[in-house]
Amino acid sequence: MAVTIKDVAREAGVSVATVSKILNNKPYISEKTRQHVKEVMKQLDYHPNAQASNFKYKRSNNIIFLAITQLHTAFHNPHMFEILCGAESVTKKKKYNLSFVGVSSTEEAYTSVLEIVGRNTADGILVHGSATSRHLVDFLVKSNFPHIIIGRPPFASASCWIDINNRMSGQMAMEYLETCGYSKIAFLGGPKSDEISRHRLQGFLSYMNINGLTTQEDFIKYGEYTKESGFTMMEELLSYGTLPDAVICENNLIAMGAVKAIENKNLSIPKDIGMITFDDYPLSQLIDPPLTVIDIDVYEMGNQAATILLRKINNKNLSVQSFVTLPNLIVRSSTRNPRTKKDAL
Amino acid sequence: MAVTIKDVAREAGVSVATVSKILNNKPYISEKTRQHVKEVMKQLDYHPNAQASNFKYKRSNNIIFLAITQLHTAFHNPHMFEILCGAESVTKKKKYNLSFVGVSSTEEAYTSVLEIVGRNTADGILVHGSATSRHLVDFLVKSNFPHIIIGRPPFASASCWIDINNRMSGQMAMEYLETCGYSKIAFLGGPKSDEISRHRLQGFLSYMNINGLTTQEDFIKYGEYTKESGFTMMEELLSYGTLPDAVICENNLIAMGAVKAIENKNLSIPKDIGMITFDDYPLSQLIDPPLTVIDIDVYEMGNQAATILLRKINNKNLSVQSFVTLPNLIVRSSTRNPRTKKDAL
DNA sequence: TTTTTTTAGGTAATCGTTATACTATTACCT
DNA sequence: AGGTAATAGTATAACGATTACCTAAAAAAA
Repeated sequence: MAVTIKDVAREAGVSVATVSKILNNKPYISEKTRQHVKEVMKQLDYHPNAQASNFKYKRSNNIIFLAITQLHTAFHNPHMFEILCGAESVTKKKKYNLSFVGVSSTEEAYTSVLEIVGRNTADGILVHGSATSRHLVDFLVKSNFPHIIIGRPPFASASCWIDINNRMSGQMAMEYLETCGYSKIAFLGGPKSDEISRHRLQGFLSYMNINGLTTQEDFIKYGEYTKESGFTMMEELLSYGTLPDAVICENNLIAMGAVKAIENKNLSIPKDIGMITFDDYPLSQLIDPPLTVIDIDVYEMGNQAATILLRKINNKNLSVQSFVTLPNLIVRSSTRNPRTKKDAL
Repeated sequence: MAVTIKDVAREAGVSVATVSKILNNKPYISEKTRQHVKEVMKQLDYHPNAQASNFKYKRSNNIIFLAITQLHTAFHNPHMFEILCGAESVTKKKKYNLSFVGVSSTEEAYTSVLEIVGRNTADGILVHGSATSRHLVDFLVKSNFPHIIIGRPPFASASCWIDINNRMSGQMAMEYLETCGYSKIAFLGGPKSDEISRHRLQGFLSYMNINGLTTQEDFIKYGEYTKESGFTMMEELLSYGTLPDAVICENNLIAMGAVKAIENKNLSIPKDIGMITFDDYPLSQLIDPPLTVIDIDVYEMGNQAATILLRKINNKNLSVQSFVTLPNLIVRSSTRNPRTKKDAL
């Protein structure tokens, strides 16, 4: 049915070897035959069969993006699709296929990887952090299968990973608040056990430490990643004798709740209380006031992850290099204007 | 390096043909040898090479999900990832790979498809509606390449498509408002040229028509899919002598703006004015009040699209069947309680 | 001019799996 | 018993592209 290399060879009056050499830009073919064969290819509308080629090359030309997707929690991970798109943009450029595999548990992730590696269905794999387990990572390392972990797991010492610098995010949040002249800062975090939350808090505290600033201990609160939790945490803060003049919310939902609590007290943002949060979700700019945010360019992160993976695939004994994506500040209306030199005097 | 069917055959003392038959559950193999060979497979940790198998079968075992992704417009299409996940869940079950291809224009979509079909890199393709052009669809039809279009394009008469029933959504919105006892209904739409908007409006009007209801002409407005546009449209409505007692907002952002305008006038939702909108975005339940919504189960839609595609792949001359996904109502607090029988008396 | 090197191209094996065609054995009927 | 049919298994040719290894001619070097 489809036209093969044999058809081209016959039609052009050369051997299949010659056609193949022309296909792969190999030398020792005269310009004349090269042109002629190419002409025939065009005439016959010949496209080399990718299956056959990959099979011969013992590769699949396929990259897997493996992630845990819990439906209806999309809000908690709206970044995933953007990372995927980022990765896809580089795999496409390098003529690789990017397959999406969604699993619903780390066990399922593990069995998927077993299948992928065993059956050679991919040349490499991008594992979204939430899908990893020690089991899985150990297997990938043992199999010497090219992989990158997006979001650093605590046990992946022999793997490449790429992660967000959450500590730095915390620092930047505090740094910007200071620039704006806020000094009594509160921190509304997620669950105490959550690593991201912990790192952001650490960054916040370390910045304070380094710059000789302090805060009240009861200005630091832990809760859930929900609007309700943000509301109650903020209400509590507002019940104190001394109020904070700015609050770092670890999450957009917490921020939303906090905004409501502040409005309820007839206080104004950013005049009475400044607010800064993390991750630029659509929400951030839609709520009132639009929130100043420390964001991560996750598309870029996907880009980078895929780039390193492809490098690993083409050079299996590349040394382990891991990367950290830097946050950046998006200023909106929940913080007052930074103090100019004049103000500072 | 990797263990092949030959290794298994040698180790088990049978021919490769026998091993292959066992692998594919073919008959005429004694239970004894079957068990023995399976034992050897396990011992050697043998996994059939997918590349080779697919090559022999002249298939790729790969499905493409093709979509236009404009970064930073994710909010306008948060459904895409869910459709993808829905499709993936069925392809996985049927042992197919699902590749994601993101393009940034319909031209790029076309060249991608040319490559995919020509090089046999996929057995079928799911085209997200926004990526289609007449050009592309014609090519797929002419090539007799299995494909499903998600979101019905006006020119795909020879293709399977699967779409949302936007007219029905409009009807359902109105039907529910009537159930709640609202009678003076306004409609805040997107751009007049937008097909989705038009269909929803048509559904709304046709329900009214059928049930002998009417509305003022100036209760129907067209604007942009933004919060600002929603705000100004609603403000205008509220400047009239007779106010609507419910409003259908064609979009979450429009609804957000409208909510603000209503609040500004110190009117209450749902007591003074009821509100209903379309598509259940995270936003819908987060804003105040949480919005009653006519939603589409897009995950299910992805499921269905993939299911039909796989059916097409396995039976190329299946007749063209297209599908419409039905909307469903999610009741929240922006509408008052439906009237019971007693109220109606 | 002869020898060597380079260029141009062909031959045939190969990748791992499957399918077709075959042989050999056993079971089943009259 | 003799013949047919079913069962169990083997040998081998594909699938389409690539490549190592040839050969022959042309070009360069001696």
